[in-house]
Amino acid sequence: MPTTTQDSSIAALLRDDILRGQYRCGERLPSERDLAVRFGVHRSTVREAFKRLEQLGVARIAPGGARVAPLEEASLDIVEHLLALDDVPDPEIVDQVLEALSGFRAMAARLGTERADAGQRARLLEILDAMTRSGLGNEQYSELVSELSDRFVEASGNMVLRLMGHSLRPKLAHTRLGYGLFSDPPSRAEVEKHLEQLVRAIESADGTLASEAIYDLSRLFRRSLRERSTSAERSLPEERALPEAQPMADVHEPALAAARAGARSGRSARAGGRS
Amino acid sequence: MPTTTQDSSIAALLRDDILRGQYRCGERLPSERDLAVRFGVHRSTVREAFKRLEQLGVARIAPGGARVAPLEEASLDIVEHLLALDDVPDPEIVDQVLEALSGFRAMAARLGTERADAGQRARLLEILDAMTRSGLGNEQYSELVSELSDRFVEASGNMVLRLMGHSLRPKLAHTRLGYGLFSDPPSRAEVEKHLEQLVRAIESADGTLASEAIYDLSRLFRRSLRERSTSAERSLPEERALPEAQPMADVHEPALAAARAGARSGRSARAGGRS
DNA sequence: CGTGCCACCATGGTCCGACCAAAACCCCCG
DNA sequence: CGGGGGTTTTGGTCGGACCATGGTGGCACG
Repeated sequence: MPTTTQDSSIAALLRDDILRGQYRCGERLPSERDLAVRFGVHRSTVREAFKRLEQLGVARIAPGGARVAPLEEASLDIVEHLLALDDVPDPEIVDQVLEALSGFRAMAARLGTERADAGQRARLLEILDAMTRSGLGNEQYSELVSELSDRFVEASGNMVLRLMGHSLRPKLAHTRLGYGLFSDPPSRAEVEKHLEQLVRAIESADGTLASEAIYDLSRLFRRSLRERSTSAERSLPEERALPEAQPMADVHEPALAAARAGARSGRSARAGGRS
Repeated sequence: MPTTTQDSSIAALLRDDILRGQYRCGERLPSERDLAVRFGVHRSTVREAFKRLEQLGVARIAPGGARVAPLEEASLDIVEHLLALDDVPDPEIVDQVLEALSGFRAMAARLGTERADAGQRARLLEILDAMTRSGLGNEQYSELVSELSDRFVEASGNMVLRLMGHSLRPKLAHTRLGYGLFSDPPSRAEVEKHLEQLVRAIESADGTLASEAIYDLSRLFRRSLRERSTSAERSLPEERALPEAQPMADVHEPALAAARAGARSGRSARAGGRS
């Protein structure tokens, strides 16, 4: 049992506050001394929490006061905490994570397919074979997808992929919205089409083909999931085809809103490129 | 001038030691008290450094002693420090980063292309136009590639991509081996072929095509770079087509070796899957 | 009344020393 | 040779203290 220390609890609290948008970017957060009395701990404890926040990239601490850092400086690691912010995570965030996950897996599939040795290839095909077996629950199915993804990463031999992977991969399992909970799974025929494509890709070491297969496959499930969550959470029938036209009349979470706005438009702020 | 604090210096020192493989995974690193006297600072300063290391995912600190964490727990953020470990970074690492970067950019291109609005599309084409201009140094060229990549990320509207991006993107600029220093750049014709493909992809909002174009383009440069660095640093003529057959008779850096081995084979260690 | 300078205060960075609980270690006993 | 219990070490936290710096308000001057 990993007894959670006070400093990490405090760090988690502050981190979530920041991610939730309690403090706007650039805003000063309370002084170490203030927080120390507020939390009833010694200042050095708060201090350690601050160091974590800084390393996470969500805060910048400097004489004069610690300030909330812009999202550009945050670590990829914040993704998991974004998902864990609320009991039922923001569907928008979930969707973005799934989208990135699809892309990541496509990348892994490409590199893994190109590099896999015979044994790895066999293992990959084995998993794919298991996936085509009928009677698989969504749970086991997504388990296999994860497994497959891991094997691709492994076969790619690329450590950077590995690192990206475990900042992304398991984080959805925590949430109620992880893979495996859609009421309207994609059609079996469609899935199998992509699976077959993937088999061919692996057998011929065609990275591009594998990449496409995985991406399309992921997209199928992602779409099911999105439809489910959006219909459950709210009711926006439009297919988000026009991102910037979206009302964005959201609930709370200014940080996320800012993140989206930043990721979406962003350019207007710093229009003139360099050079 | 960001005056670097003692705790961050110490954290950096320890981090580099760990990444360099001075301590094997799981090994205990010196106690806070030891390090305090060794560095001539107070224990609490070392302590803050430790918190950073833990947040970075390179160390796990617990009563009884802090231990080096397995690579699986490390943050993507260590990549930049891996590149900065030596004056001339390990070509293997550089190659892996470039490879991941290619994949990432391909992903960004796909999502960005699919989602870009008219303005973003115009901006993308603008950059591509600049890239086809003759007389560009490799420096400016890679600058444009970066810019293009950023715009894709922006157009994708995906915050996760954004986060991944700035853990990956600028880190090569520090090194002597960044894009732009190859003596044998890819042929102009080949490059332009992909650029044209990319233009078509953007105009038709074809994510897959864009992804391919970017990936192939990146690969061109990556190959030139790899050839250059390998010929300069050492002499291994083989094209690394057989990863596991590679002698791996490297110099030092057990951590990286472990990373590679882990990412490459890995499976044998934990053979039996779950479920 | 407006403006610029300066002292003051809050803040982070670091240090000292101390206590506790748990893990690690070691030696002695069976 | 193995196991058990006590000792040592280690991290977690605390209280307080000093310093340099940056922010801020007030005071004197124009």
